[in-house]
Amino acid sequence: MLEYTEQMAEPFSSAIEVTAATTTTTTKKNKNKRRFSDEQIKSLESMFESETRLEPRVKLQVAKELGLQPRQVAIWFQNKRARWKSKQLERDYSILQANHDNLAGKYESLKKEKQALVIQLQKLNDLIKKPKEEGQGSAQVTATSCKDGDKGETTVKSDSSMGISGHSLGVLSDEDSAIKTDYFGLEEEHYLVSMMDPADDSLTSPEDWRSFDSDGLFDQSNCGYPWWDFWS
DNA sequence: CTACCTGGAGGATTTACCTCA
DNA sequence: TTTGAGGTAAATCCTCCAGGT
Repeated sequence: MLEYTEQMAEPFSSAIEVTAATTTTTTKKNKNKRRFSDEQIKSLESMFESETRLEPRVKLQVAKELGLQPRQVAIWFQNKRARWKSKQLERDYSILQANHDNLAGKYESLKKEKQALVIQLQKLNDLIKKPKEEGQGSAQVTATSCKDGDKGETTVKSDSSMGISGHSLGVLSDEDSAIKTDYFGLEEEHYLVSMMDPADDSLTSPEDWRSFDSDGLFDQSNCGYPWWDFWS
């Protein structure tokens, strides 16, 4: 920012002279262009802070008070609005850039965290599977009925000997309980395994997740999927 | 020092568009 | 509906000045 010096002010005793020089001819239109005084700028700045546009009546009054032409005041406000706007854009850009960098950092750390959890999950799955394979042998027959998204009670059919016993009443027989335990044991395993699969590819590229509102990112209310399924 | 060059700041102009009487 | 005046934003011009070489 340039400072208005006495040296600059010296050749022109008043802004009115400047104006007169700038408006009389076209060839010399900018010959005597000089900056406004500190006082004039200060006054214009404070007016701009309270109101970015001037009513014609106020403009005339301000021009009179500052010894400027109303046209000069109007032009000063025009330039001020334009240049303020462009600086504001720069500020907004900086803020967005900082937010983006921050979000990208969070994304990367969550990605790593998820990766570590997946590995841990795989190890746990292996631990769960081993004892089953060793101890149960052919007991996995019922596992074939466990399809994606199926719920236990609707897929476990009772055989003819059971009739409409416990199922329709919502009461579990001992056999049912056994089946259910087995079933849910398997379902849990299935569930755990399913967590390994990417449920949604919509957020796998920065282009996609960048469009997301970061505030909603950690909202766990979208039930049904574990939150880490969004981060593959 | 002095001269020259260059980039930024800021006052002013031009142009296109909008609103309103 | 048309028209002219007045206002604005955006782009640009033009001058001045500080700082580097």
